[in-house]
Amino acid sequence: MIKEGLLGLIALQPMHGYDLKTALDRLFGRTTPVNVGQVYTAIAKLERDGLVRAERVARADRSELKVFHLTENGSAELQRWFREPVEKVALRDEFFLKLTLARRSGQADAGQILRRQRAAHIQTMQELTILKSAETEIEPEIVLLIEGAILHLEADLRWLELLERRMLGTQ
Amino acid sequence: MIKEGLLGLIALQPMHGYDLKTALDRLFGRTTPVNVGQVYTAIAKLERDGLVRAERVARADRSELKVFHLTENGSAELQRWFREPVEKVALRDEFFLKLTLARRSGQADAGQILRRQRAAHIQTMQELTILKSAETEIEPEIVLLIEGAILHLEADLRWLELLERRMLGTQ
DNA sequence: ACAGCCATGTAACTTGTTACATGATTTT
DNA sequence: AAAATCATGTAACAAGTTACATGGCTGT
Repeated sequence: MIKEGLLGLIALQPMHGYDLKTALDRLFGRTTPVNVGQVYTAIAKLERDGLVRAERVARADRSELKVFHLTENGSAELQRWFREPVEKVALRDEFFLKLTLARRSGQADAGQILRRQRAAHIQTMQELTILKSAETEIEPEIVLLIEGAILHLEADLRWLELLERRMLGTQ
Repeated sequence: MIKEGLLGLIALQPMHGYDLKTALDRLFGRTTPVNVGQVYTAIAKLERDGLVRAERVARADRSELKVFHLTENGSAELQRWFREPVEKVALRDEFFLKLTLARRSGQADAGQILRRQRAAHIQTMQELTILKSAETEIEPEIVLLIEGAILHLEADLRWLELLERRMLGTQ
């Protein structure tokens, strides 16, 4: 995901590594900043794969910046990424695994695990709601990101209810 | 997640690597089987960290099995995993990134990206619904896993509507 | 005889994480 | 003078993917 983000940012405008890091963080509302190192390693891979090319640009003081721009292949790869939908349905859920194993092993109280998960979700939702109204801190677009997270948490809460009724109800 | 699953399975009963692989696959309904190799490397790490211990067990034919059982530390680690809720809110969504970059760069039609994602989700939901009714293929518990995935997809569809109205509506 | 499962791994690679190193410039 | 930011990285590690290697046993 980082690599594609970098490609997209470079498509907006050629940039150097540090710029890319801050731009990417801004895109995500600076709530979960990327490690700088990861940006440099990701760009290195993009360069290795011929998707971006570096240009050394001199600055006023005689230092240099490595400014990256897209190659043809990079542009094509970005287009491919834009075209294909995001795939995220893995039928391998950690909470389901935890609940099932707790129930079968009897090593932990499945009901308690479920209630703790619900409490954690509710708290996260409250934190997100607070973050959402901190309008001075975040750009307006980030509100949409937060609302997405809230919608997903709500869905997970509904699922927890289902699990409670159908997995723990008839015990 | 694999490591914790293995710990939990070993807590049910000491098992060897191949057994663990098939048991883990059964837990997830054999829809997304784990690669065997990953199971062996994961167990190797659990053993290295002193969470499981191997015991060589002779079989009828003079071959041997490596049967793993939990150590004290392994049991404690499993308890810790049972206790702590699953954390999964990263405010870094790939679709949001894609849509934002498409819109800003003008290199792709954001509306089309959104419609494609919606279509993909709807198709996945249909596939999941079919899978859910294939009762001979799957264990009843797996239905819950599938319904969870459907709930999450529904939430994502609602979010897509939000994005359409609020990010693309006023263009 | 051959396919397929049982059983245990190794190798190469991708993505992501945290922490550290180094030096210049800018702000407080 | 010290702290923060700009700028470019390296190292070590974790988790997961796909593919391959090797050998025995089992069912058709």
